[in-house]
Amino acid sequence: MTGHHTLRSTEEAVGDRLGGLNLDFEAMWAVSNIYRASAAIRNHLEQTVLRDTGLTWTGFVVMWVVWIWGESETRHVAEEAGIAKGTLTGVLKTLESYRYVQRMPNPADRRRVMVTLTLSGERLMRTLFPQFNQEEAFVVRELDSERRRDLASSLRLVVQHLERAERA
Amino acid sequence: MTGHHTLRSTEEAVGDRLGGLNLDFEAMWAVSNIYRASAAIRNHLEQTVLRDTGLTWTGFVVMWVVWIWGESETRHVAEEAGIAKGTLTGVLKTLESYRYVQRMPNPADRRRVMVTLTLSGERLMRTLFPQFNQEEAFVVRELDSERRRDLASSLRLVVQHLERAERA
DNA sequence: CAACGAGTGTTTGGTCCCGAACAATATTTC
DNA sequence: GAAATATTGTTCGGGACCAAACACTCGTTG
Repeated sequence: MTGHHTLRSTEEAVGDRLGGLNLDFEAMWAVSNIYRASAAIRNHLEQTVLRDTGLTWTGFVVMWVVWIWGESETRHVAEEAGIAKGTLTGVLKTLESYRYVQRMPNPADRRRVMVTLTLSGERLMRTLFPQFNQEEAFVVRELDSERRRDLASSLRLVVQHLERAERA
Repeated sequence: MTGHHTLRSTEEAVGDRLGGLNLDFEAMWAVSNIYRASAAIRNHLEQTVLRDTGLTWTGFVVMWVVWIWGESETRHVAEEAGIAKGTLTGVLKTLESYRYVQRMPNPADRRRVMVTLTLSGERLMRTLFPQFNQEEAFVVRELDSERRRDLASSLRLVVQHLERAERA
């Protein structure tokens, strides 16, 4: 038992190390906790729901996007899933090998490629997504309804702010 | 201008597609916005601060951990950075090739390996981190002080809840 | 209608990333 | 103190990931 974690938290170590500097600590804790929470949640969902499906996190997200939006252009799927278009090509190759999605050329514009779920892909999402949502509920169990809504709305502000900044 | 984004948001599409199902939407929006915000922030920081340093996000996080904690065992660094120990081996190999970090065997226990920043690694963090913090402040600019603290504290609850669950 | 510019998805090269198998070392157990 | 067990970092295989280069297609402009 080394115990470094029980003795000193990261936030304490940061205070020791950076206490003298002129930094925006509120911003720092807000941002770093977003990242920590995101990693912890992803890890939790991978270990529980995705565990035995053979799907990776990104594979699931891509299928989720196609499921929600229906037949989609790859460009749209990549943006919605938050990955680069080159990455999507590889992910779709994997998902196609599982027969969960299908690529089809768009006859109206031969540059474009459409993506759809196969029947077994659709079936998978129908059984997987409720389990996924159940674990999402578990994740925020410690927050009451108001805190959940505040959390979502604060994060929406952050995302919108960054999207506006990116466009500029 | 395809405009699918201006016409229909993801949240609307989800409402259309999943409106009939018995799901915990509050949990869903809280969790999915954590993930979206995290990805947007990481992307923003990569594009601004890390842009011309040659450092990846993970490389930066690893150096940050070693900077904050001082000379550390790899096991500790991996956990703190939120990556697998096998991943850390590769990342350290990259950072060592840049001469930013250094590996040293622990004489007391020859299984263990200690990591330290080199002088140039230390110098890099001293100049990089204030810039990083400045962008963190930009990220949460739309939130007032109270919302920033609430955000951090809600996320801390989520992380702690998941850490407890993982141990069980 | 030819040439140019913009918009597609794919390929490529290098890194990240995990889980599992592994070799080396330390600790426990008898 | 020898054998069994546990711990630590590395290696390996396969997938994810991005930026940049690419090939192809469409729209526009002269």
